Amino acid sequence: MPAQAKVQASSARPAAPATPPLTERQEARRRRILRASARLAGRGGFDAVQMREVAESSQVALGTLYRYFPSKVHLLVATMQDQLEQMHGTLRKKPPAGETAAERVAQTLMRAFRALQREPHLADAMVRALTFADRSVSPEVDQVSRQTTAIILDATGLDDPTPAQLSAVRVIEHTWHATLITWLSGRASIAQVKVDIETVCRLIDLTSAEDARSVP
Amino acid sequence: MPAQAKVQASSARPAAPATPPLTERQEARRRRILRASARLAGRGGFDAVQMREVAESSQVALGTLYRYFPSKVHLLVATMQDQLEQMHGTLRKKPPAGETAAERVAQTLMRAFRALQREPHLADAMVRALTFADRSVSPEVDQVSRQTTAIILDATGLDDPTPAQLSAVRVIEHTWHATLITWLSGRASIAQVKVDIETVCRLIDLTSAEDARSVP
DNA sequence: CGGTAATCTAGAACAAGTTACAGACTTGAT
DNA sequence: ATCAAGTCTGTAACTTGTTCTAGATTACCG
Repeated sequence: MPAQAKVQASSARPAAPATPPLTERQEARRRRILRASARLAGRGGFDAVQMREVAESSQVALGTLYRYFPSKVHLLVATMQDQLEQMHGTLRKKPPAGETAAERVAQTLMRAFRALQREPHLADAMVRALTFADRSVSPEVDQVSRQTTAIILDATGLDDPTPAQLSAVRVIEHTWHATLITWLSGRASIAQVKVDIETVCRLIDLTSAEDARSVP
Repeated sequence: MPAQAKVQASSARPAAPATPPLTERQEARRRRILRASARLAGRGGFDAVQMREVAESSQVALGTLYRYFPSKVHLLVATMQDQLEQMHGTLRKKPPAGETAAERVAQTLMRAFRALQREPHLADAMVRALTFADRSVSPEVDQVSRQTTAIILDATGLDDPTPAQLSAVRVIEHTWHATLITWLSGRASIAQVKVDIETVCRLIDLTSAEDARSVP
C-alpha cells in the first residue's frame, strides 16, 4: 500500500469531505482525464476505456492517472458522477408535466434514459462500472446514488420525504439501473423498459397515499 | 474467433436448445469445474475465482476450462444457475405462509437472501458476474432470469400472470439483485434491504387488484 | 481391431489492469 | 531566490484473463 495522500474528487458538490484543494493545473488534469474517459467510453464502452490510452489521451502519465483515480472502476464511476451532474442540470430546466408524482418521475427517468440512449456505449461503461464496484468504491458509488436520488426527488416535487417514500425512491433507482443494463445488453426492448419504469414509479403514489391516510 | 463447437450448459433444464449430449466424463468435468468455482468464490468472492486455479482445482487444463465456459463471467453465471436450481428446490419444500401474494414473495426473497448471506463471498461473485455480463452472455443471463422469475411466481401462487404482473415480477427481480449488491458492498443494512424488498413486493398486490377490477 | 475426428493436456504467449521506481518538475514557505 | 516536500513523467515489471499450439488421449464408426 502506497502511503501517498489520495487525490479525491472535488467540484460543485456541497458536502465534500475534507479534500485538499486542487491547484488549477490539477483541476485541469482531472477534467482532461474525465473527458478522455467519456470519449473512449463513448466509442467501445467499458472495454474501450483502457487505462494506458486514457493516460495518453489526457496527456498524463499512467502513474498520475492512478493517483487521481485509483482504479478503472473509480474512474468510470467518477465519469458517471460528472455526467449525472450535467444531466441533473439539464433536467432541472424542463420540469416534467404530469398529474401524479409517479407520472412525473417516470417521465423524468425516461427522459434521462433517452439521453443515455444517445451514447449507449458510454452508458454501458458507466453503469457496468457502477454495479461492478466493490467496497473500495463505496463512497463514490454512494455519491452517485445520492445524485440519482436527488434527481428523482426533484421530479416528485416532494421536499420532505417519509422513510417509506425514500424506500420507494431507492427501489425506483435500482430498477432504473437494472432496466438500463438489461436494455444495454439487448435483453429488453425500450417498450419493456418503459413499462417497467412506469410500473415501479407507482410505488411513489402508493406510499404517498398511505402516508396521507395515516397522518390526518 | 476459434471455430470449435462450444460446449453448452446442460442439466435438468427443460427447454435447452440443441446441445450435444455430454459423455459421462464430460459431465463429471463440468461438475468438478462448477464445484471448484463455487468453492473459490466462497472464499474471496469474484477476485478469488482465478481461472488457472479453477482449472487446477478441478483437474482440467486451462484450455478445457475455456472450452466449457468461454469466460470467467460465463463460468460464474453458470455457477449461479447451478446454485439457483438447488435453491429453488429448497424453497419449494417450504412454501411461504402469508395472506397476500406480496407477503409471500417478500418472505421467499428474504429467505433466499438469508441463504445467500451464509456465503456472502459466493453471492458477491455470482451477482457481480451477472450484472457485469455483456451481450455475449445474454442467453445464460436470461436463463438465470427465468429461473428467478419462476421462484417469484411460485411464491405468488399465480399460475397465469398478466403482463402487468410480469412487469411487477421483473421489477421485483431487479430490486432483489440491486439490494443484494448494495448489501454486499456494505452500502445498506439488512433492515434496509428488508424494507425495500417489502416495498417493491407490494407491486404484486397492486397489479393483481387492478387486474381483478378490470376483469369483473 | 484400425483409423479418424474430436477432445484434452501442458505450457507458452499475449493483453490490459495495476504497481514500482528513478529522476525531473512544481509548489509553498522561508 | 532557495530549499524541502510533494507531484508528475516515463518506463519496466507483475498479475490474471484469454488465446494459441503441438502433441497425447478418447470416442466413435466401419
